[in-house]
Amino acid sequence: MNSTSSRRVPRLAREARIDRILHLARDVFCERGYEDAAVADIAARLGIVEGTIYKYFESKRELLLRVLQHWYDEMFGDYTRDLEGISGARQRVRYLLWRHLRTMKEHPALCRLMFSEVRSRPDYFNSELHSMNRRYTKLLMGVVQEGSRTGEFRRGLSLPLIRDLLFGCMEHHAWNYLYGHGQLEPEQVSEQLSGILCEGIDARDPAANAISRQADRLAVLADRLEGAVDRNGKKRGTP
Amino acid sequence: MNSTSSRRVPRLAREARIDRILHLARDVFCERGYEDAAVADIAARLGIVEGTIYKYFESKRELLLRVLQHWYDEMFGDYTRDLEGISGARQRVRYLLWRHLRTMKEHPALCRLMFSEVRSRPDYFNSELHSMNRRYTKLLMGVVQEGSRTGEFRRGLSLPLIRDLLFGCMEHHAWNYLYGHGQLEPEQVSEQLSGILCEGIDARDPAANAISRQADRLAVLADRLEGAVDRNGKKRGTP
Amino acid sequence: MNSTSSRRVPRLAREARIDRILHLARDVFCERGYEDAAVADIAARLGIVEGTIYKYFESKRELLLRVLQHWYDEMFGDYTRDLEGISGARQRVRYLLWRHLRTMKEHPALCRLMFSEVRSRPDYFNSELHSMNRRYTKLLMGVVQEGSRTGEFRRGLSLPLIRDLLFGCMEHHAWNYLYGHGQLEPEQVSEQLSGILCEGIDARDPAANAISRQADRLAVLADRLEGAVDRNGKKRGTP
Amino acid sequence: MNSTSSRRVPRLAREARIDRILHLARDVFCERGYEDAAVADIAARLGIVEGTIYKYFESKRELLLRVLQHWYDEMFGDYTRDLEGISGARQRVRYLLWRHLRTMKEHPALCRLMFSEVRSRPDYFNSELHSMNRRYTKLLMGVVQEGSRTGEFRRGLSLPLIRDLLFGCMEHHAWNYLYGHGQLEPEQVSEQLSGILCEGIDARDPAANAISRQADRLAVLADRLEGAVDRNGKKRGTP
DNA sequence: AATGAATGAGTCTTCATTCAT
DNA sequence: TATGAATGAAGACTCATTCAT
Repeated sequence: MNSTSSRRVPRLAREARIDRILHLARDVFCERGYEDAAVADIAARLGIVEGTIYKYFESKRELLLRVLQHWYDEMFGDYTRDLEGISGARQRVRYLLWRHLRTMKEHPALCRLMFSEVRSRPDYFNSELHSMNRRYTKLLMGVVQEGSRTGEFRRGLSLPLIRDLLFGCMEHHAWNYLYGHGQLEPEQVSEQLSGILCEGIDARDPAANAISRQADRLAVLADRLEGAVDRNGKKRGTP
Repeated sequence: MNSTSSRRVPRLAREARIDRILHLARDVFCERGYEDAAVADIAARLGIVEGTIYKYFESKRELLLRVLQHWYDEMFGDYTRDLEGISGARQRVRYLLWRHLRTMKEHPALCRLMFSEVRSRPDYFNSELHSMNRRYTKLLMGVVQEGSRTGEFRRGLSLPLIRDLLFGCMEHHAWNYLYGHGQLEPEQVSEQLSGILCEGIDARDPAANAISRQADRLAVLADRLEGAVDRNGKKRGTP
Repeated sequence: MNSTSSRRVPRLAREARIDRILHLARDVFCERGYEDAAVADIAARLGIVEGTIYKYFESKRELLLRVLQHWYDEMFGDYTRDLEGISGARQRVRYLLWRHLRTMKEHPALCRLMFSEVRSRPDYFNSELHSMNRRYTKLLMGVVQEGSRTGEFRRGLSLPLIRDLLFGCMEHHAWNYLYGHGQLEPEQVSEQLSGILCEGIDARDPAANAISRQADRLAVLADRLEGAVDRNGKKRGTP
Repeated sequence: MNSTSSRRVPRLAREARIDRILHLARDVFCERGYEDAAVADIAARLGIVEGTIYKYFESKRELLLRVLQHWYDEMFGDYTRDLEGISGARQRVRYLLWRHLRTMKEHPALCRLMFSEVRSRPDYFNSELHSMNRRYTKLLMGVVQEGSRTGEFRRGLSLPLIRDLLFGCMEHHAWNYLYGHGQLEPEQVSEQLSGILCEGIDARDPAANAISRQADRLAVLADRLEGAVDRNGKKRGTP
């Protein structure tokens, strides 16, 4: 009993301490950036000594990576569940874009760390964070693929290219917000972007002239209906 | 004549010196990256002293920026002329994408400098390099706009979004080549990307688009009709 | 006992280290002057690395200031006690002058640091050293003030001016010793200076001086009385 | 003729150029201090090249010294003549003190250069500037000596000590004005200082005390008289 | 498990001064 | 006489990381 509890307690203490370090390290990294954040700063904020941090993390860089992993973990949660409530591949794509943009808007400092400090260093590839990122982007690719399978999107699409297109576009778009003084409007951008994307990859056969004629009939019909509805409303409302 | 030219020598010498510094600095930066390239390394390769470099460049960072400007200058040349030989907005877009991708393929180290060291630092905005980059991306936006004007592309497109989409996509796509061990195939990617883009923004298929738009109108009308019916029912039911 | 002391060791070690740095830094500064003393020199003499010094002192300049503070602390000790053994304000003044001159004679290098490197830099004002210096000069001003109170010195003296006079004179006098090749004789100078201070250089004997001053007052009073009489006469004459 | 003029013109040009350099160098030194003033700054302001300055001055330091010599030359002019118009050794002393204080008040930057950069460096002794300074302080010593000879001041005074006392006092007094934010009042200080110098601070003199008491009685009397006269005048004037 | 003292490598930048033209 | 290109030495400071206690 004694040995068991004495083994467990430190365990918990260890994880609690790691959590605490991750938490405050995140604050410091966000406030000052990676380079300008000294390990001593983080230790000071924790009320401990630099050496102690190295008991839990191999290096400053590992700490940064773990901080960002922690953040990814937090975010992932609801994605899958949320998607279940949305029908239609296009709507799902739009939702995922919107979520991504919103995240960048809410966590600019963490995104800056990700973009400037992590992603462009050679150790990023083969890192756990890279895997997480791949899982994350696969969510969206999965939706596109599913859309492709159900016939809502074309077949034979290059999923990686679409991933690059969407995430690249969002990142480029957010750049001015993250590093300059620009604004970021998740709703508008996700709408426009998914619009451009889908109108391009939409599977509806473009060559159907017969449909075109039907479209014309529908247009006429729509016009008449519109007129009818309008007149109807006015006459009843006037007297 | 002799005396005239001998007066000019220092002027030429100065610019020649600057050119030479830019040239070798570029090599060193590309080989070792910005941080790991010591100013002393560059000077040593030139066979001069560090101090001399500071006669021509304010700081190591200014040197980096100037190296990249120099590179931009080199690249710009033929774009406009080449475009004149290509007809059709879509072909022109595809060409510009291909050029951009090819440049990244040919100059990965310079691109890494641009992406990792320059673009995410606060001094980039309001730098000459930033202006050059804007001029560069405007080339492509101009082509799209022109296509929009001639009816080849839709009207009312968000040019900035399309810019972000194209350059963001290409950059994301090149990432694995620049920082990992991936390949980069300018021909394929430019083809696919312009395909996705155009099928999305391409105005040639009035039929499907028209149906789509009319369907949207009908949906709205249906909503209104439904509402009217409901209200009608309620009113009649009330008395 | 052992464990207790072993816990205290770091604390003692820290202060011992600081003391040791201050000690050797003082030597190096004195030998080579502030500018010519490299932090690396000091570290080398301590058998440690430059970085270690920066664990204890913010900057080279702070180190200099602390060295001089340390010196001030050493000096202050006996002043007050010694003064108690001396009766008479004039004798006390003479003693303090002598002490000051003797200190300059014994520590010319530290005085040079004080005069050349510290006192004329903007960060001196509002430094701890400045406060210490003020406390130090106040000792002498206190003696003069006390003499003024007991009637040994005049009333209404400008204490700051006397401070400037005494310390300024001693410093100027020591200049040639500190920066040239002159001699410095604390006994003679303190005697002469306190003499001039107390009695002035006027040829009239001191008693006559006092009378002279009173005569001046009387003259002023006479003027005022004269004026009063005149005004009195005019007013009466007007109507 | 030709040879003569060709010799003279450059001569004049040379001196004019030297004057111009001295003039602008003075400005730059005053604005930025010696260390922070780069030779390039001075050259730039002159519209010439650094190298040219070295055609006229051995070193930056010589330039500084020459600037200050130039200033001394300007100041010396009127002293002797002005003194002739003042009678009495004490008044002359007071005048010289006042002039010195006024000069410090008017040229704080040049004084700072003198005090901080020049006087405490080993090359100052044996410099021309040092000689000029000695000539300058001898003016005052001469006045004291003359006063001593005519019986206005005591005999057997230590002239160097009095020099140190007066200049040291003035310098110390001006310190807060030169390096801090204090004020400097030449009139008051010269008056007080010459007073203390001549009469000392000693109060011992029983006879004077008796007179002092009488003076106090007279003062009270004068006050009462003045008050009476004033009231008298007002009352008569009112109706 | 925590301390905290020590390490030690690494680099940009400045500027008075020289000298060939 | 002036240019202006080149020199070259010199040094404070930071901080991630280690290790004995």
